[in-house]
Amino acid sequence: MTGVVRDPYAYDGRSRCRPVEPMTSHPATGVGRERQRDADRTKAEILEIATREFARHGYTGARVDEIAALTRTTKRMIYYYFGGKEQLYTAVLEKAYAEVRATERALDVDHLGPVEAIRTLAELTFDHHEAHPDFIRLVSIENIHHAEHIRTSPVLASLGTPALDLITRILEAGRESGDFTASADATDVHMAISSFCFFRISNQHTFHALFGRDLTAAKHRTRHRRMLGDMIVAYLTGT
Amino acid sequence: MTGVVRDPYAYDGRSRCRPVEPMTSHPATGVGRERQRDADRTKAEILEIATREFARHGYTGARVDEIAALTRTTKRMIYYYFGGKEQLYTAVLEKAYAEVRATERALDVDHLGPVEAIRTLAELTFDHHEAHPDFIRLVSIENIHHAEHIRTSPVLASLGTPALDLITRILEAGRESGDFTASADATDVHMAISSFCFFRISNQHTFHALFGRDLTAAKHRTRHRRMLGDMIVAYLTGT
DNA sequence: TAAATAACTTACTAGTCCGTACATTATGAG
DNA sequence: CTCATAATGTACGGACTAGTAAGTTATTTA
Repeated sequence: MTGVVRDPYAYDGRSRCRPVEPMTSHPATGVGRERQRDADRTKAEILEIATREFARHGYTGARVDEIAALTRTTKRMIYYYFGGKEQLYTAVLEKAYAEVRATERALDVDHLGPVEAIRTLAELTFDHHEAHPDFIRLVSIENIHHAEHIRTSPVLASLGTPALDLITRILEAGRESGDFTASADATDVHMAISSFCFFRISNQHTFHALFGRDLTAAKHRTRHRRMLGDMIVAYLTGT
Repeated sequence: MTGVVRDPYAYDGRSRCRPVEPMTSHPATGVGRERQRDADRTKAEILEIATREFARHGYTGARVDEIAALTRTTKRMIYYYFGGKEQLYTAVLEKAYAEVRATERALDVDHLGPVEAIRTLAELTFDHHEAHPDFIRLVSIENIHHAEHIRTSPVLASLGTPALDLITRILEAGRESGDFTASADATDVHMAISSFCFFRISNQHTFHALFGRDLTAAKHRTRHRRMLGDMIVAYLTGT
């Protein structure tokens, strides 16, 4: 008799949560011993390790066995919860993007004038890329695969684009105030900012190998952060 | 008795050329029949197919068997000429970079004033990225692997940086003429230009999936090309 | 407490993939 | 023409890798 009754290979994207109790005390002892079996903890741990491994080695390069070995659980659980390597990878992407979007939603530059607002947004985008190199690697990897996992994920389709919406509002305000001369498109500006922020992380290794400059070094980071703001503002305020 | 006497797995990076005779006529017939055995043609064909396969699938994702199947020769020859998957990949990178540098060396903007010179350079860089998506994918892939193959390649270390040298000269001229106010660093400007050009190709798939915009569409390409020039010039001429 | 089921483990398999041993043939030199 | 050797083909092995079958234990629910 098999112990698993519901479809054991289905990952439905929803969390099978009990009421949140991250450190359940053991029913017998009553003291703060962790539950030996905890679906949420196990799933979270798999996702965390998988994120690192996929970011490090790419989709094909990452090994299911290795991911399993790095968790406190076994490979079988990956298939139990996620269904397979590909679905695990998709789940990793979904989680990573969800976190990014959440950060973007927290952006608040409403109290600033358009020029300072766009500069601040650019700098925060800069900082955010700096702080999440694994995410950037995942995006690079996903592009190698023609974004096929992102394209087919309903979760990712419904995340919205907080940063883009914010830029749209800033540009409108700038045009009304007369600060921004150019009739710049919000998506274009977003792309320009993203390019700069993304490249210095994503291409740091080839850049260093070819030009001998470590783009992540503090002195360059500070200068580039200002440079990005200067460049975007110069472009929008026109000449 | 083995037919191979010299080290069969060594790829020395030099070409084992006979005097160039791309279409040797058959000694017997005299008509333009290709030589059945042609080391240079075989090597070139392997490199060409390998470039495509590595660009498409990444280093780990590319299959030696598949590369061999797509050529008119066999897997054995890949090992005969290149030594292994990794050396083949390095050879692919070396060839791709050599071609890029050659294009860069052909850049000529000496007849232009600084402002038009930097704009033209930016636009040509833009066009060049547009024309070589496989190269861009290879660079992305190499960054996933921390540029370990580029770092250890003596060939790539000695290629120089024609584009960067050119920017250095343009910036000097611009400062002397007074057109460029900012004391911008040449490497920074190169990075800014590269970022923009690289990103719209490398990240086109995730960008399209998330923002619904095809960055390679003609109408956007034309606008972005101008936008890049505008942005760099605005930055350098200051506000 | 007992039954039901969710959570987890072990051991295995079928297929893939890089690399190689060995055999063979075309080609150019003398 | 003949011989040395560069160039190529065939067939296979051994390690790896995604995925699975079958069984066990903890936890919850009634």
